[in-house]
Amino acid sequence: MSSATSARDRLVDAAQDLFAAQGVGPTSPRAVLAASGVGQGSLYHHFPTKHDLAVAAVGATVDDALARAMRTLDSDSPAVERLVAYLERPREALAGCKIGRLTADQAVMDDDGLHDVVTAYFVRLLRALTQIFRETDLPDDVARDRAHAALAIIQGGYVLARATRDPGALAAAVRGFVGLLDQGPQARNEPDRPSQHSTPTPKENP
Amino acid sequence: MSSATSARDRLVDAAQDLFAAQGVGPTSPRAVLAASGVGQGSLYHHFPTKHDLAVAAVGATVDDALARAMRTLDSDSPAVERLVAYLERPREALAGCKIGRLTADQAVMDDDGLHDVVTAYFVRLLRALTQIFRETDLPDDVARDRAHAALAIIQGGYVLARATRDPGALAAAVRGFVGLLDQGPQARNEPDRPSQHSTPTPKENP
DNA sequence: GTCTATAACGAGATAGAC
DNA sequence: GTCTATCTCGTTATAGAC
Repeated sequence: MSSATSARDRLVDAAQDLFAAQGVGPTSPRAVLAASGVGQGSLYHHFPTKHDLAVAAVGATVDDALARAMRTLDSDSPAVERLVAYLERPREALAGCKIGRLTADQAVMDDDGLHDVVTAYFVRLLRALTQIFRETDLPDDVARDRAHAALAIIQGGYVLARATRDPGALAAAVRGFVGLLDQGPQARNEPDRPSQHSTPTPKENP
Repeated sequence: MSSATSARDRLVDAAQDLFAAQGVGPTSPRAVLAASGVGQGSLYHHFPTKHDLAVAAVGATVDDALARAMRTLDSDSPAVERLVAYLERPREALAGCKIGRLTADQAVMDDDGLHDVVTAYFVRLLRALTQIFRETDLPDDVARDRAHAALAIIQGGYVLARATRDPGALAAAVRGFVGLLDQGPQARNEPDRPSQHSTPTPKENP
């Protein structure tokens, strides 16, 4: 999906990049057009309105992100390891979550079709995380609360990183949360984990 | 500042409301004009550019929010109680954090003057939260990480609430986090705390 | 200081040729 | 299917009278 060939694919591809960089609202069809290199008419042939383009592009982004997240969350490691692996995945903190950021995008929140795509992303992640906490023998309601906390750490960490212009803020939030998990009833065995700010080589999404 | 009288104050007041509802980028000077009831020329007399208006309005919002937060964080209760009181403060989860949401607003991130105001808000909160964790005899770096985690819980909780259209998502994230704090070395004494989603009467900000 | 025009530009979308 | 040209409207901002 990165170097597509059809006009339609190039449009969706360009839209995904621009939406990730600036959000849906501030991205004009014209900008997508320019970035994709196709002509005016082609855009409106494939996507009669901006809404249609947005649903296609955000949908593709959600599918990608969800697939990657599930590879970590559904691995065959022990529950706690899967969880921590997910929390500590390298992320482009300063860019923000491509999907989480859309919750502040009024163009998205006001568009039911778009919002549903965003909702589905988080509902599926919460379900997977809740299941992981259940496997650690927590009652259902506690597992659900902790799943919310874990996902909030990631989304909030992105916000803090962007607010302070410090990519280490996301890493710090994750460390703070994982530290609390580790001190619990049955602690994980972990190699010594140096603290303090710094992020090595981030790459992707929640 | 709620029912101001001068044209300038009415403009700032209207801008704060609109920024909170839709963000800075999507809010036009014209909309502020209409909401405030003043004339075109008055706006541009007091605020030559949209940037000037935004700095004034966002600055006022940050000052308000910071003052309210500090009243909770600087009270004379024990450290952990202040922390939990802050985390559990009633919040309008579906509206999102008036300030945190701005980190997804490209108009804000691209404007250094505006961004600095947002940064200052989070830096001050992180400092206060770190101090609280220090008072619980944690090493400085751990205290700092937990402060990041605590603030991320709030900001991430807002994101989850908006994404799922469920105000209970923020409350759930807070419960999940506080539950981890409670299970720690020296647990808090607390009345029985029923779990499950539901938010009674929200009101304000982080 | 505050007002009513109005200029200059970009947004979203359409028309119609190829 | 893809293109260029064009329409309409809202945005940011300025001009200049009161």
